[in-house]
Amino acid sequence: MADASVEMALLADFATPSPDTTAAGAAYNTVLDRILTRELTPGTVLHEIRLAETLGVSRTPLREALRRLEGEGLVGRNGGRSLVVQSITVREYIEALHVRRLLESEAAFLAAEKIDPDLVADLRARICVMMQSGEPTPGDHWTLDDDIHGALARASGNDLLAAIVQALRRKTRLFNLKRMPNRFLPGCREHLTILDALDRRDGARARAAMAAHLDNVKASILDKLAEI
Amino acid sequence: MADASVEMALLADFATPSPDTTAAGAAYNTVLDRILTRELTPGTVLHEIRLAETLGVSRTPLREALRRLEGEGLVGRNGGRSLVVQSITVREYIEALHVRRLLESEAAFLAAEKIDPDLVADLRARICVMMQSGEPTPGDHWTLDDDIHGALARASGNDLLAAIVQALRRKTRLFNLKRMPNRFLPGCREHLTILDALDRRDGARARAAMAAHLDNVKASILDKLAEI
DNA sequence: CGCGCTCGATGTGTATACAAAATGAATAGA
DNA sequence: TCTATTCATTTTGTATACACATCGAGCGCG
Repeated sequence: MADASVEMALLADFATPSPDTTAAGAAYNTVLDRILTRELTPGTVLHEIRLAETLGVSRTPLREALRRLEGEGLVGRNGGRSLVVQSITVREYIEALHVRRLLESEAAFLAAEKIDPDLVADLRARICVMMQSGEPTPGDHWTLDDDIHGALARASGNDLLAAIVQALRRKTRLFNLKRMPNRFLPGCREHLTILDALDRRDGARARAAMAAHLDNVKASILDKLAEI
Repeated sequence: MADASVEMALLADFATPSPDTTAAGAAYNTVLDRILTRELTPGTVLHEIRLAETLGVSRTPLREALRRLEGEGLVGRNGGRSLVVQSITVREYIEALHVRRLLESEAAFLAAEKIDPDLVADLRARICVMMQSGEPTPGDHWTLDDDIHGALARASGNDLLAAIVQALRRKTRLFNLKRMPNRFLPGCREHLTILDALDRRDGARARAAMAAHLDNVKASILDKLAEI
């Protein structure tokens, strides 16, 4: 089964990336960023010496940064010795979607009576702009998606829930993007449906819409895999 | 809000504590154990030099162990400089219970059609033994509780869900035990109710029983706080 | 020609030494 | 007497040096 230590990291804060005033903090931020932007792809082995030279720090602070990332589950050990950027399997991805469905449905329900209408309007506007601009870059798409789900989770009022959702999204970001079916337009429509329910302060509908959204994501992933 | 990095750790594995063949691994295991057994209580400042001497290792491997624990959210920074054993507030505890209710209810539902009947019988027997032995030590109580909830979560078939539940339980273990109302006998009865439902392969009933159990825990905590 | 052994190179783990920053106390001034 | 400033001590952050393990290549032996 999955290790509890990495899950544990889900309980910490990473909204504030880290104070990059120290070499270790800077190394942490840089490596984290390179993992999330897929500059360092899953499976990549992380050579301490080379990485340290690249980042312009010595091995000591780099090692501390790597240990922290290890604690957070973004990097792991391959054969006990070498560190690699953690990869995520289809199974793990599906499991994450299952958990997210449980948590984010509840978040949508709770958010309905708390979320700031202006925030909803903002998000809706951004979705519309992106829909009219045609196919966005994966990075832009991801950012908007992240903002929508993040804002919703935070509006639940349960910080822990929001943090876990954020961590799950971060983790699943490692999933090979090429395997992702194109869900841009359907995703936008589903997001708008959720936002509509929130505007009406209709928690039950928001919950159902969120559940349906994540079910659709899961179904399209499974379809894509069935093709192959 | 809670940091995403610590939540991230929820996504890793800590079933295997760590290879203690290395000094850093041994230090990690020892410090983790001392935190969980409350030998190191929340709020305790962790002095690198003293701790290193105590553990018989140099500062370098100890620092790596501490960074990992930091990534996992069990230790945190106080004013930016000194490391402290992370404490957990009432609010965070309630939030964790809320999340656990969502996840463990589903786990109970899923476990109903998968869990090994022998395992259920085992757990039931252990509960009965403990009930007849009178008030157990907090340690024994916790171990049994952990085994029950852990077995259930694992039987869900969703490793990620199980790992998050384990991490949440680990984290909430830092909650001041003195504040915990005595829920030993009621807890046993509620656990037995859940196990009964599992034996009947009645997922819906198992889910409801788990939800009720966690609701009761939450209610008694709030009652206890209201007294004060 | 194939198998195994040894030796070298590469890389990780650990310790120590040094630098920088912060905390606290003590003293001088108001 | 209270406060502010300075200096010493303590503690953390970083770098370097060394020890050890591991992997691979080349060579010798069967």
